[in-house]
Amino acid sequence: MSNTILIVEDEREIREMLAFTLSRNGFQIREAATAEEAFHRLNGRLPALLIIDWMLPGMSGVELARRLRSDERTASLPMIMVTARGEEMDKLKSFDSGIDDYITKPFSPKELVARSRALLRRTGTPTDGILRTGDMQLNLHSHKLMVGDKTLRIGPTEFRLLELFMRYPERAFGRAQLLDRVWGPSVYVEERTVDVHVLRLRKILKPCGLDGLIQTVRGIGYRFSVP
Amino acid sequence: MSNTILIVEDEREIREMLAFTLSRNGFQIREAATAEEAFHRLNGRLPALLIIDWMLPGMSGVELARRLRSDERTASLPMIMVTARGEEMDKLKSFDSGIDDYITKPFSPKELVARSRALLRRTGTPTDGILRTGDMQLNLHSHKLMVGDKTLRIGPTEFRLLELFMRYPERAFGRAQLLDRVWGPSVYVEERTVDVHVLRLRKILKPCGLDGLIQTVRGIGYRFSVP
DNA sequence: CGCAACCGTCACGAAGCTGTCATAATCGGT
DNA sequence: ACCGATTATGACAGCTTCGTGACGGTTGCG
Repeated sequence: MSNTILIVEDEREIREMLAFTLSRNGFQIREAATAEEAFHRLNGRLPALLIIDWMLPGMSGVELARRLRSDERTASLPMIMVTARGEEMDKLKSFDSGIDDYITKPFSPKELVARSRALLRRTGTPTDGILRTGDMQLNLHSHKLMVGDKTLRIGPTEFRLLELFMRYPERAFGRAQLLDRVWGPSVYVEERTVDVHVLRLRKILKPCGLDGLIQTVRGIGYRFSVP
Repeated sequence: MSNTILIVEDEREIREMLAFTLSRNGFQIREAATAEEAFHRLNGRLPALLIIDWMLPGMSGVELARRLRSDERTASLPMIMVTARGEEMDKLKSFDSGIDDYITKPFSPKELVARSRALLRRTGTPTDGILRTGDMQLNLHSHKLMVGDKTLRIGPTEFRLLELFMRYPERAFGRAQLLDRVWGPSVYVEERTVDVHVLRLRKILKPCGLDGLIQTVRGIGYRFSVP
């Protein structure tokens, strides 16, 4: 999830070029050749960004994008559409004024990386892989939680939970949403399990006086809020 | 729901285009191919807006709109009618079916989004998920009530009550209406219960001098009114 | 194997919320 | 000013939701 990019592209050569360029620039890469495969890849942890080819065999890139948008879980994923020529881009633009970004083949690696970074920055994902709040830092790359210069022990689940919270501060999440986005869909556990992990996360932050960042929203769930 | 749009359109292509465009612009989408399906989709949580095609197989869009208007629960739902040509639009206008806005095919995505946003703003649904009155903010996303920079404690029921009030300022609600829209249909509680929750809401707002926003309409119920 | 870390579930008590009632206060009309 | 109707308010018991410690199970590693 941290700086993972999912590339949806049927032509192997282009896909590998994209993967190569982006992984050289510090991104984790996942790949899919078709829209169906993309759905499959999105079942577990969500990537930070999608790069989708406009022309795909079977379900088109546009249709894929639309379906992802209409599912609450993937609705806010940033997407970059890759088109073959300028004319297609015009078509796309007229199709929808709100697409996140476009890039036309052929494009330079530099442009690709720049657009990816820009889009991630625009949508609130840190490009350096570190989520910050006050003097707390959650390093997505090294999987470390630091407050000031102290490193705090944190388990995998609490890490992902905190990651989601810090990614969307001030937003109230229901328990079902948290289960879906932290545990992944198609994982059945009791909703109250969320409570226990929130408790554990609070315990981790307590010694630094940083519990209270995670607030209970009665009847709803929890919220990460900076005071 | 805060920014859900229900699209009622029989032609799959057009429906998907509408869905794609709107979802790209941050709206949640629900779809129906017929008027009957639309009724079914409206059983649970109500969307913030309906987009209805004028030509539908079976019950026409106009008839659908008329029926929704005559049901108290759906009477105040904003609706946009999609028509094929200008002449039909004239016919529609003279029809006076209570439609809030019209859009004629072919239309640009930009126009669609603009009209949707405008209508939602006009009918009191915030597009950014924040209801504002003076320096009071009700953030639907974070489930927070703020006055100035102070966060006020507010329970679930009072939250929903205030949400309804702020959505329709200057409108007097009867106790039965409030019960229906805040507590939900098919929930039986004493009408006097409304009084108690209005009292509790006023108590929350009192420290900020903002009680008095909720006024008693003797013999009717209550009204949210900005002075 | 033994150990440590982590996970999910449960039970119990605390805290918060809800609906109802009794009573006081207020209003509108006479 | 009086009266009946309507609303405000405080109290309260019951219910729901949440916090928390404990426990058994699993995994991975030495």
